Amino acid sequence: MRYQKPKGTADILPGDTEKWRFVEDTARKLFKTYQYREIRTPMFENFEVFSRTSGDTSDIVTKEMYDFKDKGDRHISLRPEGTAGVVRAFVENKLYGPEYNKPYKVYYMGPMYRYERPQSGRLREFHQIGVEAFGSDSPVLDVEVISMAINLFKKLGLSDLRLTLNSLGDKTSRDNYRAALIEYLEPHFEELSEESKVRLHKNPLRVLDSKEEQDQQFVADAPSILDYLTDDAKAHFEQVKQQLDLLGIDYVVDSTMVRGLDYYNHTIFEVMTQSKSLGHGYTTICAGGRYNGLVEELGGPEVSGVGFGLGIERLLLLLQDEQVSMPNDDDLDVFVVGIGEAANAMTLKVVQAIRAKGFSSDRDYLDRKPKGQFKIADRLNAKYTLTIGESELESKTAHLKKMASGEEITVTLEEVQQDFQSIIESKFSNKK
RNA sequence: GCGGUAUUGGUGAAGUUUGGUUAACACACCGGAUUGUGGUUCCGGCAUGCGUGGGUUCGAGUCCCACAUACCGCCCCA
Repeated sequence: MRYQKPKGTADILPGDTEKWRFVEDTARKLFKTYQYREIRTPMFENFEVFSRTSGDTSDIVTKEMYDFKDKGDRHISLRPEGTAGVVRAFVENKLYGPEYNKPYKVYYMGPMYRYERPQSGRLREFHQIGVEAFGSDSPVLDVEVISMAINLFKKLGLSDLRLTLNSLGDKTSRDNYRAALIEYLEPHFEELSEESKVRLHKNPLRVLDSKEEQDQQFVADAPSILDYLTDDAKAHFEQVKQQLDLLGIDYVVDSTMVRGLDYYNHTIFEVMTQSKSLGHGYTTICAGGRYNGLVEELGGPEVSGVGFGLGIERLLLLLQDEQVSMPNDDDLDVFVVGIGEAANAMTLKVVQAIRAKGFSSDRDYLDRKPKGQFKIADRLNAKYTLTIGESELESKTAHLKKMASGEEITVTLEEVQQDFQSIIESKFSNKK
C-alpha cells in the first residue's frame, strides 16, 4: 500500500453513500417544511473570520484550527464549524437588507476541519448539517430551531434522546455571573485543576464544563447563571420553556451547560443520547443556541441569530447502533444474459432500451458463460433476467425470467424494448 | 499535544510466549463437475510475503529503534 489517506480522513464508499444521502435527504425535506433554504459557503475562509467569532481562548482557535498561509501570504483556515462562514456570507451579501424576508433562514451541510487526534466519530475532516436563522429575537424562533432538530432525529427513527437546555443570558447577565463565579471560585483557586486555574480568569464559565473530579465539588455548589439573568433574559428563557411545553417537547434544564465557542448567548441547547457507540453516559449529538451579536462582530448590523449543528459521522454511528434501517439503493430491475458473440450487439441494444424506459439494467462485460451470468444476476439481486442467444435472435424473442419465482416466459425483442413496464405487469401469472 | 494497544492475502484471522527454513483455517472471489439458466453440494486455484525504513542475528512475521496509520483514554468537541 503505497499511498494512504491523510490522517483523520475517510473514504465514503458505495454502500455508505446511500446512508449519507438518506440522512441528507431527510434533513433537506424537513428543512423545506420549515422554509429553510440551502446556503453553500467556502470550505476555507480568512483565519480572522473564525478567530473573531469563536473567541481567542476557545480550543478551536488555540489548537484545532487547520490554518496555513497561501501563496499570496493570506492567512487561511479550513472551516472548523459552519456558523462563522454563514454569518460572513450573510453580512457580505447584505442579506439583512429590506428586500429579504425576516427571519432569514438557511441550512448547510458539508465538510468541516479540525486538527485534532482522531477517534471513532471524530475525524479531522468531518461533516456537519446545520441551520441558521437571522433577524428575530423572538423566543418562538429559538423554539422552532429546537423543534426542527428534534424532528430531524424523529424522522430518522431515533427516539430516546434528551434535550438539555440552558440560558447564558445577555451581556449584562453574563458579566454579572462571570464576576460572581470568579468570586466564588477564587478562594478555592489552589484546589482547582491546572486546566481550570487557567480558565478561571480567561473564561470562568468553562470551569463549569470541567470533567476533572477535583473540580466537580465546586461546580456542584457554584452559583447558577439562571439566578443572574436580567429580567429580559429571564423572560426570554421562560417563553422558550413555555412554548416547548406547548409543543410537548420534553427538556431538562442544566444550568452548568456552557459552550466551547464564545459567541453564544441566551438559549443554548444540546440533544443528547446514551448510546454506547459515542461513549458512556449522555453524549451530545447536536448542539445549538442563540448568538445575538455575532453578525455585528463580523461587521454587519445589529441582527440576531440562532441555529444548531450536528455531526453526520456521529449521527450515522448512532443510527447504526440503534439499528435504524436505512434504504440501500442497489436494486437492479433486469440483468440481460447474452449468450455467444452473436448476441453481444443485441444485448447492448436491449439493455440500453430498457434503461431508456427508466429501469435499471445491466449485463455481462467479461464474456462469462450463461451459468456465470445468472450467478452475477443473482448476486446483484436482479428482479428479472432476460436471456438472448442465437435461437432467440433467429426468432426475434427472448426469455424473461422472474428471479423470485423462477417463472420464465417468452417475449419478443420488440416488445421488451418498447414496453417493458406492461410485460412485467401483465404477463406473469403470479403477479404481486 | 500526551499516554496505551494494534498493524499478517479481497475479508475475518492463526502464528509473536520458546527467532529456524512449505505463513494454518474460514469466508469471499475465479475456474470446473453432459456443449445455454441463479441461491445447495463436490473438486481445483488464490500472500516470493507479514504497515514503512533501519538494526541485532548464521537465520526475524516473531527481538530492538524510528516513522506512518488505526482504535481507546486525556484534552476538547460534532
